[in-house]
Amino acid sequence: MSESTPLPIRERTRRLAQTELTSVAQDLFVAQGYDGTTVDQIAAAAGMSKRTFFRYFPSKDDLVIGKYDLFADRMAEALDERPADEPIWESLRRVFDTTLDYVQDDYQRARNEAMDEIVRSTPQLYARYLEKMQRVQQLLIGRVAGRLGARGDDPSDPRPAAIVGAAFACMQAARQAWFASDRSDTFGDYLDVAMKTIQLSERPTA
Amino acid sequence: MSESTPLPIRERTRRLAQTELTSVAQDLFVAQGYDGTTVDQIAAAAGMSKRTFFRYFPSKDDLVIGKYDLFADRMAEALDERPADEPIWESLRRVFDTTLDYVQDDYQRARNEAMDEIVRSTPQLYARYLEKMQRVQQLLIGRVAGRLGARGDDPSDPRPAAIVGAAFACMQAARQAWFASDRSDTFGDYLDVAMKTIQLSERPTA
DNA sequence: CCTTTAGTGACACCGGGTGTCAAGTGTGCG
DNA sequence: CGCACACTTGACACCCGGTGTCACTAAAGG
Repeated sequence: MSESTPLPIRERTRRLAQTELTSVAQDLFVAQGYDGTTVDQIAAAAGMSKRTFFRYFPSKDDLVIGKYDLFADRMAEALDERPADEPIWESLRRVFDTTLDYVQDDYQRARNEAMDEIVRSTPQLYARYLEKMQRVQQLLIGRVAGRLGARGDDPSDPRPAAIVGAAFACMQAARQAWFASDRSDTFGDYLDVAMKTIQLSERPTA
Repeated sequence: MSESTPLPIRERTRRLAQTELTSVAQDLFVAQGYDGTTVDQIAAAAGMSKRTFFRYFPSKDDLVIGKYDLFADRMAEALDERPADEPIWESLRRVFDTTLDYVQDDYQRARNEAMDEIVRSTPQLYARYLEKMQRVQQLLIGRVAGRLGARGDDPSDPRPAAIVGAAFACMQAARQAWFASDRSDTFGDYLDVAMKTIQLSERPTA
């Protein structure tokens, strides 16, 4: 019983070290750019060796885009919580609201936007970001397939992937448009516009 | 006039060297995997040094995914050739037919499929593939925006990106489904199914 | 107090990628 | 013919991201 927190004790310091590294790295990235910053510099700035850095992050990339892994589970949960009889397109729109909370988080919003800018302007990171999003989609595709009826879980049915992919395309489009806008409208507004330009066909029922 | 081919002379040997490298590399990749094959091995197998390899390809990745650059221009041209009054969704569907010709190309089809498999199974390459596709989409988005009327070229209008992104999502979905299928239907059939599940809203005309 | 165990740093190493330089291979021109 | 020039190549050294190894330290636990 005395060992009610056998893992947290070590795990918590681990998290602290990770956030510390992330914080230090962000400053260096905005000052020197992503490619212009070496792992040695980040590690040194955090008072540790390169080798130790790689014990906290599997790669330099993961320090930046690792946080997107949380999205996957959060979105999957959010989708599960939608009523089963709700139109899929509407459910997906609501799932994206989960993202908005993250954007809304204000005391770190400037920092997050700076990191997003780095991801967008660094091809290598952007590529990995897209791949992560693709993985998130995979999680949702399975659930959407379940709602599509009997043929749903057939991997050779392209419809679930098409629907989820289209929804993410709308999110991506809204994201890009919102960044290019004067921010007088909310991201949610852009998301609505984007997703309203697309409709799902009446299900062939067959 | 006698110098009617001043650049081709060198450029042609360059192309030859590139295709030779690509061919050799493909064999090594299928035998040892992508990560298990070093640039030194590829270069040696083609009878050159590592340094020379990087004069023909900017990176190891580009040897594999470089060919996708051709897609961008081909698709853009294909879209330009569609009648201006054709529904955009239909135009995009026809543009994807351009891809089919490539798949149809038979005397190298097995080889191409093997490379596609490598791209799909190597996260690093898959990420770069997605990024390339994103760039292709950018080319098409501009053109689609032009067709959408006055607000079309406004970068803060998410609709063009949403439409193009959705179309590519369908292509991706069809691709994945077709690979998982028994190939009794054509890829075009899957593309039709995927794209028919999605409709564009009536333009708000505003 | 002593043993075990996790975390760490130092070091060597690998592979992708680049800069540099010197040697080779033409190609044109005097 | 021979020289000069541009271009290509190979060899070498180097940087950086990432990994395996090992010895050290410090805390947990008997």
